Amino acid sequence: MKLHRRKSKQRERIHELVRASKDHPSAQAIYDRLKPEMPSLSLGNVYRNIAILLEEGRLQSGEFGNGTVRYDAVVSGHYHFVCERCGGVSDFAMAARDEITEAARRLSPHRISGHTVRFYGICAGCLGAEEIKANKRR
Amino acid sequence: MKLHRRKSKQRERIHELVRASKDHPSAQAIYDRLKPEMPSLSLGNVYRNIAILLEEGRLQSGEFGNGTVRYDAVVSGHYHFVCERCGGVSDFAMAARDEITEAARRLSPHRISGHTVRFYGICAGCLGAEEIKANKRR
DNA sequence: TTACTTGCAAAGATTTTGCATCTGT
DNA sequence: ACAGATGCAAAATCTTTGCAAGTAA
Repeated sequence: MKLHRRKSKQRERIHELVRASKDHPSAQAIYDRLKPEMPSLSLGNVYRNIAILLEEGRLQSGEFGNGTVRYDAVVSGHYHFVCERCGGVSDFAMAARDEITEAARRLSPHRISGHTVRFYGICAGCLGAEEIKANKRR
Repeated sequence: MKLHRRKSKQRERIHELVRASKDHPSAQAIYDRLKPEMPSLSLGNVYRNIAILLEEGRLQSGEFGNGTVRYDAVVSGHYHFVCERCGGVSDFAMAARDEITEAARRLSPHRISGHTVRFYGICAGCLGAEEIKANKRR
């Protein structure tokens, strides 16, 4: 960790972009979206800034079954839904259940600071596509 | 997905090893542990078999904040604890709360098949190490 | 000025693949 | 015999780093 941290245009834009994105972009996706408006941006720098933002606790990382790591702005304890068909990730509109963390504290010798929940299944979009296929079949 | 699947010594051993391991090994770790007893084993084949086991639903994958993907045998809905200090991952002895999945179904247009919970914090081991340091300091 | 940031490119790490060979059924 | 499985090595991906040049404070 550096002693002093300056403000950097790139870093702030990365943070903003992730906050504004609903699809939990990967490092490459962040780079692709920012490149047009910041032609000098480099992928390596995106990685460096992501690491800093993670360290500062302004971003969260997660891997959602499709291999690459994706990022997410930190919004107090929100849950995720992952589609097992298309690999899409979205925020899940369910209030965080703090009682789960409390129950965990009573059960464990570890110091528990929080929890996150991930739901699995098939998203509405993929379900629709499936029905269309099923119809064609007959 | 292949039409027919043979039994393969390597695949079964990989599955067994992951089931027997408590630390959610990465592909490389699986390879390292199996290599002594199966000298001909190749890392590429470990990856191939992991992919098959995931496809068959016999393994689960997860990324726990330290970059690389780790694997876990599927035991019906168990939760995880991740230490933010040492990066260790362990199973968490809390019964799965099916009512969370049910509540999610009521809230969402997606077809939800299940959920998983991940707790974050600092493990007992790291807490101990911290205390020792604190004592030295005075 | 000082120390953090950046772009670029090279290096590392992780994962996937093609192909010839081997093996379960 | 046939189709899947394996080892090996090369290729493709993804991520980290060294370095010289730029820049906020």
